[in-house]
Amino acid sequence: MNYWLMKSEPSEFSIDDLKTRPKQTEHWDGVRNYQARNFMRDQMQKGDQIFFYHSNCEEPGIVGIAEVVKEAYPDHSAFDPKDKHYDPKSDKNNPRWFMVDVKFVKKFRHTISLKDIKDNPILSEMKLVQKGNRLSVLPITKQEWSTILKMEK
DNA sequence: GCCAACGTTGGC
DNA sequence: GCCAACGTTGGC
Repeated sequence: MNYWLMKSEPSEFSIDDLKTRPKQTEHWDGVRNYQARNFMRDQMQKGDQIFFYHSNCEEPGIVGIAEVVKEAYPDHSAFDPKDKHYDPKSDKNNPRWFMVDVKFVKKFRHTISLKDIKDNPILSEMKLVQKGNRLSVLPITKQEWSTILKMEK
């Protein structure tokens, strides 16, 4: 089992949106970065645990947990000219972009803010806090996972 | 809204 | 293959 962090702008799609979806499940479309895609396509497995991160908002940070319920399959939003994430270079016969389905697990009682994470010396190696990392999908180590879980308590 | 730190594109 | 121009991300 692997651990991940996935970013979303709450004004676009928040953890509350995930919670209120049918079956509390939604496909994670719109990833248009090769490195992030590769993580989803090549490494994500059913049952993997995900930190749900709110970016570009008042208090950026981890707001809860989700879980991979369906492994990578072609991101159909890339084929739709009307879609915000349309990519004319993605061919249905040779899709460029992939997505997974994620399911709501829990929402934290309070956000573990980016500041909290930066202030914790144990987490200084996290990809999230390293300079210039803008990846929207990134791996989390088991140690980082459990450290952050303890911070919620 | 600003802007640093990227990633991508495309001319050459 | 180089690199300037451009677009995006995301904290602040």
